[in-house]
Amino acid sequence: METGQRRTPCQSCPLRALERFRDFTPAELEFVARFKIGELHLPAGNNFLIENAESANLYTVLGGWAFRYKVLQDGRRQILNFALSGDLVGLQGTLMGEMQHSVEALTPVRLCVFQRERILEVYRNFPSLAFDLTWLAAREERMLDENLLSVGRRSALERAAYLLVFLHVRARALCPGRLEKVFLPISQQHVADTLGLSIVHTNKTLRKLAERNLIRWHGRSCEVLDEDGLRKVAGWYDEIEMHRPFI
Amino acid sequence: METGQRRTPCQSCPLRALERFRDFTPAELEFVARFKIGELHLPAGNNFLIENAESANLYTVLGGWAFRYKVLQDGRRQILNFALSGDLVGLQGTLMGEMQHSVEALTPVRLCVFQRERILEVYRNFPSLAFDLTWLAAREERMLDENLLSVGRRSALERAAYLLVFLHVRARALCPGRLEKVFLPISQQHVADTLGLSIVHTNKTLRKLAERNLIRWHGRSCEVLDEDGLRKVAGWYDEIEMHRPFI
DNA sequence: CGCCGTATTGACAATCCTCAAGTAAGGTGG
DNA sequence: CCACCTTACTTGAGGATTGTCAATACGGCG
Repeated sequence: METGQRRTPCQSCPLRALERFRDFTPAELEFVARFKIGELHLPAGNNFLIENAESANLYTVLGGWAFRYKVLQDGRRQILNFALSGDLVGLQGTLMGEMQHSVEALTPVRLCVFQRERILEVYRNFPSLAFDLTWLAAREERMLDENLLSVGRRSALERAAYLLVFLHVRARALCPGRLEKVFLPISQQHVADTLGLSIVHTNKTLRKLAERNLIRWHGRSCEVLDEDGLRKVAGWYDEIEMHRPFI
Repeated sequence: METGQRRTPCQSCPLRALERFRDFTPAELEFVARFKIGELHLPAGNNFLIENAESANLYTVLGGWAFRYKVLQDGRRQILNFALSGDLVGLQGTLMGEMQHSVEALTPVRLCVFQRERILEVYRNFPSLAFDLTWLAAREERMLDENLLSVGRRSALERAAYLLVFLHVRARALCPGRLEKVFLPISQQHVADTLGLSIVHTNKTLRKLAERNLIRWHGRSCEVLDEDGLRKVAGWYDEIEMHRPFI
């Protein structure tokens, strides 16, 4: 685990360049730059937030992938959602004191670290950023709603297709320049734990998608060959996503 | 549908009397009283927020039960969560323009109506209330996390027991005075759609709980006879809930 | 009384899980 | 360079869970 001083000044934040993210005013930018107390570079597999622990900090993913999950006593694991660049992680713990889920780095990950104690300053001094915090929480809720619909009511095949489109859309939005293939850095075990399926049945389901030439699997990563085909299987209906905020 | 002028002044809000809710400062109270533009009394079954519609307003449940849900094209329905007194409904639509789920009154319901356009005033003028909005969003997320864990990884019996304890705890918290029985105003169809099970299998599962004298079913409502027994079946671990905010 | 919504039950089928064994790719030490 | 790990993906067989279909019971209500 490598912790360190600020590496990426907010003023030249690479995320800001992406069309997807909203612009900051100079004052907002300056505030956020002071709000950020450091940067954390972690290897894949690191659990940087742990259930039942007081969460010391709030993080924004600056690069890499992570996932939120919960486990039952006997080890059954449910992945709740994934966090990609620009996503906020640890807000629940920041607001309510104790984490009720864990977060693990899926790939090597770079995190902006914000101090928990200073969250109130955001509300007192920057209403627009406070609004963005609520917006991000509402967006997370929306993703969870959709995921719950999947796990509760979609068939295994629909579920798998839906998840892959979902992740593919989110991943593509972060690398707008290159039109080359996007690989999703997940194993079949991650898919299983996200969809609430066993690893064996997940494998057989993904196999069907591969046989239809919709995806291809390469060890710990998934290549999406035909997003539209997956959408059909998933019953995906598009939604417009506007410029999103981030902190 | 009965819509009307203000019936319950915020100053004498019945929820405020409950130990569970945090106190407002006089200034906050006055602001909220002006922020509330009316009150809506709706019969059971009324869908007062609808997926894909622009949501005109933001609501707080003042009395009664409602539930959030989504449906797939072919009619499969997933209930996402329930809303009881003090719960905020419609925030997603308020912040992001369009609802991506519907909300239906489960019992006759009384709603405080807040004007969507004025949400920014909260952020500009009352940081403490803005914080509460984020807090409520994070709380909803937390409940969804737990529900997703249930649907994804718990067995039918565990799931059912968990849901009933969850609802019983929430319902009991709202009527602290009376120690009499609390009835959950749901049908087995609601349970099925919450747990992602078929109605038949739900019935058989609930039957098992009834045979163990943990619950009793009365038409459209469920009586919890033995909460501790249910907790054991569910694998429930307690969490501390502090004084919660509400708007 | 008959109608309707809800709960209940049995029989059978589909989905999904577990167990078990195998393959393929990559890394490591000799 | 090869033997030998480890990790992850595959596949088949059999069993448990859950779904579908169909019929019945029961109570409230016009």
